[in-house]
Amino acid sequence: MSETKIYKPKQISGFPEWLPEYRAVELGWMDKIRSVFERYGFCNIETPSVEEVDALLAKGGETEKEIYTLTRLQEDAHDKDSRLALHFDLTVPMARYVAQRFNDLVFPFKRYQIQKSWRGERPQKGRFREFYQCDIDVVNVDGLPLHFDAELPAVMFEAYQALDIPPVEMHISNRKIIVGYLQGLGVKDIAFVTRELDKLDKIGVEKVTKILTDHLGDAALAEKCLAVVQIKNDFAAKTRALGVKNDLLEEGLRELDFVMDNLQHLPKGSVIADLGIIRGLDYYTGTVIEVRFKDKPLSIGGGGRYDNLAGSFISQKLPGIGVSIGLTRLFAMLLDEGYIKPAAKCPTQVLVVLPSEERRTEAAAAAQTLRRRGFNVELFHSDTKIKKQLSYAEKKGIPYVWFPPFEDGQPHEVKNMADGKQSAADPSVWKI
RNA sequence: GCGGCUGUAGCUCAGCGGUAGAGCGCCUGGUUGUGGUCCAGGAUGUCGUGGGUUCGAUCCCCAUCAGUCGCCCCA
Repeated sequence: MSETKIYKPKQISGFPEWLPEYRAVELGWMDKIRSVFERYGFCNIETPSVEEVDALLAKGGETEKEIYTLTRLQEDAHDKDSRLALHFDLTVPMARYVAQRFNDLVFPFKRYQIQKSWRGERPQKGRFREFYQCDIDVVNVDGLPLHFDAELPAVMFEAYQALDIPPVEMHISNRKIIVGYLQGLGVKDIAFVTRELDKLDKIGVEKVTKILTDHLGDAALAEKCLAVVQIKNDFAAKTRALGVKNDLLEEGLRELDFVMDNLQHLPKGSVIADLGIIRGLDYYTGTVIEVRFKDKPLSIGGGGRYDNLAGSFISQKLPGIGVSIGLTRLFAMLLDEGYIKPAAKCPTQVLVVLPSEERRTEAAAAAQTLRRRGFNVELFHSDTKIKKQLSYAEKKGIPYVWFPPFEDGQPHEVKNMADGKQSAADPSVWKI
């Protein structure tokens, strides 16, 4: 045997992977989320991991530096421009998909996508470079009823409720409110101001006040900016009381009011009008949503309305609204806190013991009989001590161990690992 | 991209200028066809990598890589 160089495996930061007993939980979550999405009539699509760089950048913005591009290890001359890149969210691929298949789709187009996205960030707690997102979006031609702005958060909320997680709360606002308000105040650099205001929950009132005062050179104006984003319930009256007159602002208030009205059926306290919700993505133009655990500022999901996301791909006006569950962040956070109880290490329900080499045929036949009857069954293939075979079942958490006859004329027996009881059983009729 | 901290067995970590240890896990045994507990025994490390100081470095210095927390940025 030649001496092989061992490559010591390293954990790659930001690219999470789980043990089987936790992956099983994650898979279960996806199934539940998916079934809620389908209950509201969303169809599924899957788009490639990669898009053309130009497509990803079509909306512009600062996302460029986070995009992973694709190159071959052995790059030849004409690959140099590396035109393919991993998508960093599912919204842009969907926009491209809709524009491209415009004639084949039925509108309003309601789709869900559960796929990974990639972002070349510095990984930190709750931030990954590869992660699952569960997106639902509705896209329509020309106009999209405001009712969807209430339905999508409701669907998303139901999906969270289907999971065994601590209660979440949805914070909802409308971009038109903050933008209209700032316009009404005569603030020029709205993008900068909204970005700073968005940090309120993370860095606190004082820091934001200081940043804005420095930037605007007007403490009173900074105060006014901060006043609106701290408004939560009874938002319309409180906002109007600030005395800013602006049409866009009024429209935003009316829309948010409508959305909140249509979410009344959700549990009290789970939906909060919160004018501090702004969201970083600049394509949002109306309703914006963010989901959090109570008392934790980190977002575990969000979304919003966009007037014309596909505009860079097609000369049709395609407004839409979409929300996304940050599955990996959500899962990793709860895993880290020890909240997630591991599932079984394998799906096996019955381990069929191999008594001896001579009995292999019978053991295999018993396993096959049980499988045909719908059980998840594995056969122990090595002719080793029963002690070892049982220990294997124990370690893997397999609930039943099947003993084919050790001698001619003996019955089959099955052992319940939980209580240790063992009794004769027939593989063609036995039930758990 | 910038700054702080960290890098020793599969995992969590201790240790010391004279080439390493614990707990957990793993393997074997406690006889003949039966797990989880207990008992006894055992294996395992280029002490992240490269260079330097030194008679000698895992321990000191430098560099580098990786991890981690924070900044920037952001779903």
